[in-house]
Amino acid sequence: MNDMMDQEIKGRAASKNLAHTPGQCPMDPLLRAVSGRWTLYILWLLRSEGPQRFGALKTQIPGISAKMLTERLRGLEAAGLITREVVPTIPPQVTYAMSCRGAELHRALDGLHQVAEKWQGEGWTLEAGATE
Amino acid sequence: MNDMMDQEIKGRAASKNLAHTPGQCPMDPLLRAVSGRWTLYILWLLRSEGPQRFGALKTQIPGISAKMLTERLRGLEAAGLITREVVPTIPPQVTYAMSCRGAELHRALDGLHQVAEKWQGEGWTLEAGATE
DNA sequence: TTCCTTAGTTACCAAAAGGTACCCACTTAC
DNA sequence: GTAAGTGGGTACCTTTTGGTAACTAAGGAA
Repeated sequence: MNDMMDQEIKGRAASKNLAHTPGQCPMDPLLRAVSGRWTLYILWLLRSEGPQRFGALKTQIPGISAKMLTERLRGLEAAGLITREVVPTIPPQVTYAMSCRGAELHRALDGLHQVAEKWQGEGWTLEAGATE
Repeated sequence: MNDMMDQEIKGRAASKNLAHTPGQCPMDPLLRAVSGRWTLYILWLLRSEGPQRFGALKTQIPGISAKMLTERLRGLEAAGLITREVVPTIPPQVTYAMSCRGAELHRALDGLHQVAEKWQGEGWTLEAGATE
């Protein structure tokens, strides 16, 4: 039965049923790429502010360390969601931007942002401990 | 100057500029609530499959342990994104569902899912190490 | 009588995440 | 002569995360 369903689902993928034979849900790799601690935040900055240099990102993400930022950026680059452009001047100059693939997340990011603004307006916050 | 901007921004929040005096970006609390390891996955299951019992969730999320699942569910509940309904029969029966607030994420989740399906169709995957 | 069920909780332990400090390169400014 | 500035890399050390195993409760089945 599962074999038959797999065939069927390929085309319509999860319109009502799961499209994931465990580990095959299309959401899995995407969420895996995006669920890191600051990852979505970085993507959102690049989406809303345009290409940014390393230092600018670090400034705009309050609590992050250089090590973390580097790590996340490397991860996003490896996932193909952002690009890294180096101008090898003497103080180096490295700019990050959404890649073409990353740009396909714009709608989803905007959707999140819209909700975020609404909830902020409603005074919604996490009392410490949620998901922490 | 920052004080004045704070006043201005409250109403229009990040239409083009950042609305985040560091730590005040509306995206921050939302992303914080949602960026845990399995969190978005759980939300997506509840969105696409409807209310689910603990055991059903555990089955559908391949590598997760009971401890992790409990922890994430508690976090989402604390954040007000899901509800927890207990029927205190002798083998207990606990059902989780999106809360009203959580339901506001539907559009964003659907957006992510749409992208996820597209990328799956294109054969996109993370070669190990990305964001890990 | 003993086991199985569900949805956890707790204690214990290993592994990973993440912070801090220190290093580099080269040019300019003091 | 030396400090600053950019975008990191590396080592060291602590904190957090997450897995595993054992325990719980009330009743029904074997």
